[in-house]
Amino acid sequence: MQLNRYTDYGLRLLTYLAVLPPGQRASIDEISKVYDLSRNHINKIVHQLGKEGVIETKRGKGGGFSLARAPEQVNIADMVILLEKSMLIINCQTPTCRISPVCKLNGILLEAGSAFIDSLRKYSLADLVKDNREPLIQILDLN
Amino acid sequence: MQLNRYTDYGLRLLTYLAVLPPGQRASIDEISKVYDLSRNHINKIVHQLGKEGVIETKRGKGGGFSLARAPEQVNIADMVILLEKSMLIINCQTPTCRISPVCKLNGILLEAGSAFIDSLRKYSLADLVKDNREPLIQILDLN
DNA sequence: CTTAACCTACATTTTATTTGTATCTTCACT
DNA sequence: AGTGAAGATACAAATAAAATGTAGGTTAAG
Repeated sequence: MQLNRYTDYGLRLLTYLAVLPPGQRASIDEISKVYDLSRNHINKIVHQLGKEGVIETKRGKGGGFSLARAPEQVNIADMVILLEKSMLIINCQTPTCRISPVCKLNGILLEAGSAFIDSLRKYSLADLVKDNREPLIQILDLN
Repeated sequence: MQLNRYTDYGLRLLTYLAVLPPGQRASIDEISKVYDLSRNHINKIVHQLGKEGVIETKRGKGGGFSLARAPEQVNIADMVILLEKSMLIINCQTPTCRISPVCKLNGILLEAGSAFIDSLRKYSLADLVKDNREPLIQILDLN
C-alpha cells in the first residue's frame, strides 16, 4: 500500500513552494533539477495543481508558479486526495467478488481509509517547513 | 493507494474460512472456483498463511486447510500487514530525496499509516461474518 | 521576433503485479 | 504397493499500471 510517485513528487514540489520566499516563482526546470526528477512528471503535476487552483501559474518569459494560498491554508489531506488517482483501498468489482452484496470488508477498509485521511488532515504545508526552513533553504539552494 | 489483489484475495479466502463450519476443510480448488480467482494466486496465499500459522494445512487426499484459531482471534489489521508486501506509504530513497534528512513528510505519512492500521485493528474475522453468515453460506455454496 | 516559460498530446519504457505452467511431495484409501 | 487428491515449490509469461520521454503548441516579456 503505497502512494504513487506522482503524489510523492507533488508533495515534494509543494514543500519547495512552501519554503520559497513569498512573491517569488518557481519553474518546472528548477524543481526537476533540484530534486532530480522527471521533468515531464513535474510538468504534469504543475499543470494539475494549476487547474485545481492550488498554485498560480504564469506562462511566458519570467513565468513560473507559486502557491495560491498561504502554506497554512494548504492541507496535506487535500493534496493527497487531489494527487492520488484513486483512494479506493480495494476494488470489489474487478475482479467481481460474489459476496460483495453482503460483505463487510469494504466498509471496514473505507473506515480505515478515512482514518488515514483524517490523520493527514491535522497537517498543512506550513507544518512541513516549521522549524526547518533554514536547512531546507540550504538544501534546495534557495538564495 | 490500493491494497494488492493478493491481499484482497487473502481476505476473501479468510472470509470463506470464517463461515466454514468448524472441523471442515477448504481446498485451493474450491476457493479459486467459487470466487473465480487465479488458482495459482490462491495457492501462494494458502502457502503463506500456512507458514505464518494463520491456517492449518493438510496435504494429501482429503487434505485442505482451515483457520488455526477462532475467527475472533484473527485480527484484520494483522492479516493486512501479513499479506501486503510493504506498508511504507512513500519511499524517500528511490528516487532519493535530498531533503529527506530534514523532511517532516515521512513522519506525517507514517502516522497516517498507523491510523489506518489502528482502525483495522478494531475488527476480526468474526466481524466479517457477524449477522450475515446465512447469506454468505448461500452465496459461497457451503452446504 | 526571439526566448523562456507553461500547455497538451501522445509514445515509449520500465516495473510490479498478476497469472500460468510444471513438477514435487505428502497422504489417504484401495 | 499403487493411485489419485491435495498442498509445496519454482520458474516463466503476460498484463497492467506507472513512470518517463519526445514533440510541438501557446503565451508573454523584453
